[in-house]
Amino acid sequence: MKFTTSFFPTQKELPVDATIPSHVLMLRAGLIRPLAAGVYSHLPIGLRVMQKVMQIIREEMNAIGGQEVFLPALNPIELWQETGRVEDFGDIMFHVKNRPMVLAPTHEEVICSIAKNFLRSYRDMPQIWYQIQTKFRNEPRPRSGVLRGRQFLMKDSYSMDSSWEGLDESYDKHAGAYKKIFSRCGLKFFIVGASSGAMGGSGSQEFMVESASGEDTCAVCPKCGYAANVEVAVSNIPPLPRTDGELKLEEIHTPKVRTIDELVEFLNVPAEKLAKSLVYMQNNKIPILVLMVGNDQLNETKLANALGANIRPMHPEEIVQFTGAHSGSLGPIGLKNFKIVADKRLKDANGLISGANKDDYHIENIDFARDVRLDGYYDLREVKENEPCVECGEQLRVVNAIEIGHIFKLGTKYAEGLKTYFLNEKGEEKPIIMGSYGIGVERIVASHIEQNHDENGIIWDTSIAPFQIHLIGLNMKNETVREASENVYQLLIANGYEVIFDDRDDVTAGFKFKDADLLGMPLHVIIGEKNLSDGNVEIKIRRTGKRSVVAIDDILNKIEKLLH
RNA sequence: CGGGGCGUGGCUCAGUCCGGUUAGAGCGCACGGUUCGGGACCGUGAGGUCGGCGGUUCAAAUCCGCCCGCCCCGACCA
Repeated sequence: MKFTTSFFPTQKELPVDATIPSHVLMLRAGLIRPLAAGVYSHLPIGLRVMQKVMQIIREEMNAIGGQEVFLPALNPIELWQETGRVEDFGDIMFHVKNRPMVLAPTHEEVICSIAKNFLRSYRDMPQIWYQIQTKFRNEPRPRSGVLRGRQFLMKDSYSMDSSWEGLDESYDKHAGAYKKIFSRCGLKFFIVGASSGAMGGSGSQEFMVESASGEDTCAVCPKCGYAANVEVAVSNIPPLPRTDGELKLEEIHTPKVRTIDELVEFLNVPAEKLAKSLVYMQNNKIPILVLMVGNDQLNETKLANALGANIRPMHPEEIVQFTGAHSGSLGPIGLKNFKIVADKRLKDANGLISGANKDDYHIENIDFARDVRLDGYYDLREVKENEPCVECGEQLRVVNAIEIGHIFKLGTKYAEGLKTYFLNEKGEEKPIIMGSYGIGVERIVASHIEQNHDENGIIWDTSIAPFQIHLIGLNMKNETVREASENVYQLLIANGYEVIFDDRDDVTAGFKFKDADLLGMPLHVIIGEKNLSDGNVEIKIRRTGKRSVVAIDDILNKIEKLLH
């Protein structure tokens, strides 16, 4: 496609509203335009990338027997009331004002409504149906460009099986397909076990791309491949040892000492001698004391999962009301009406110091086995960088990551809610066993840019590049250059290449080079007067910056080699 | 929803504190000319209800109130 007759709105100035690389580059390279918070238009180049990604997805989904469907985004709210997910989604779901309808944030309900009428027998299964469609979610805070939008393109597939073994098989097929899809899209990714959360079901895994711009945090082992979301990750950090001697509880005066670091300094003891106290409210009514070792960080998701409840940090007024002291002087000794839980590292430890529930006082020689009435030890701490891997002992890395895919074994939750039954071999009525498997299409594009860019712009992998070749005619007012460029353009497209041709005659060479680097096609073919006078053109590899001068007659050979 | 920031030509911003010619700059755009291998230059020109509504005032981009929108941090995130 030619620049002069196309819509390729690049911009050199930094967009003020974008902060992360992929967002900045998608705007500058003219892939997207914002319309409202979390809502983007996809312009020609951006759409081409999305289409490349979708094509890869389709090929791999079809390869595991998936069948593409196209489902309504507009759903009767009644359908969602049947599964109780109107409440589950709450404000996340968009509601239509002048009809009892909602905009679908996902499509389990619609799939079931179809399946219940047509999958009546075990002989009708297994089935895999997938869609690549816009989903709507009223995110409280859209952010990071296309990474968290209110309207986004998602590949969702749904497996329907008549047995649990069948579900395992469908799930494994998807896991395999996902690895191929993300690899083909040129992404470096890893897979983590995840909790199935409100989707319910028996198992789930997330496909993650490491990125400073990611919203998730994962612990990954560089040696054995252990990887887990910090919401579930564990490390091999040892529990606290018991020390000899039976020392009595003693109150110590600690004026104005509130933080663990201040205590370490004031008492001149290691942080591992301190039991940090955090206070939460469970379901808004039960006060919870959480004890952690020294400066171990509490992971609130782990706490919520351990308690099986909603939790929130206690407000300062509540802390005083329930404990009689302020944050910084709290501890397990003498605390009444609290549910007390502790991190596993504290199990049966002794010789510890914690707050006295009296401002400016702490208590020493606390023995968890002797002095503390505990409601349980749980894994509550967040894994930190460089802690030993549970699998192999290697130092763990803790990284931010973008979730690009998530696969769930749903089981029978939706089928039961929507009365989606079939008859098994014995003629018994059973709920269909489902799985659901999502991929964020925009997230693949943004992740790819996050992983593949430099200070000049995007560096596309050939597999999803909007064009393979960026052809530059340097001085298009020079008749020789114009003619040669046009000929090369025709030659390349005649040979099946996707070419973007900068045929503008009103910008300078430097301007074109900058645009080419920004747009990031894998190969740049540069046609200028000097090389042309020797019958040559220049080919630049965007990723390496490496240039070579080749004879015009040899272009096709050279390009073929460089692209594969 | 809490905290912070911002809203002035297509883009990036100045001007707002301390009200007062005809609201500016750079980039982009149009026309003419010179350039032509790393975001060229000269000249001419078009383009703005200063986010919206209301108020104060002789006078509002500027002060006050309400509202809307966008970005960032947090909460939230099947």
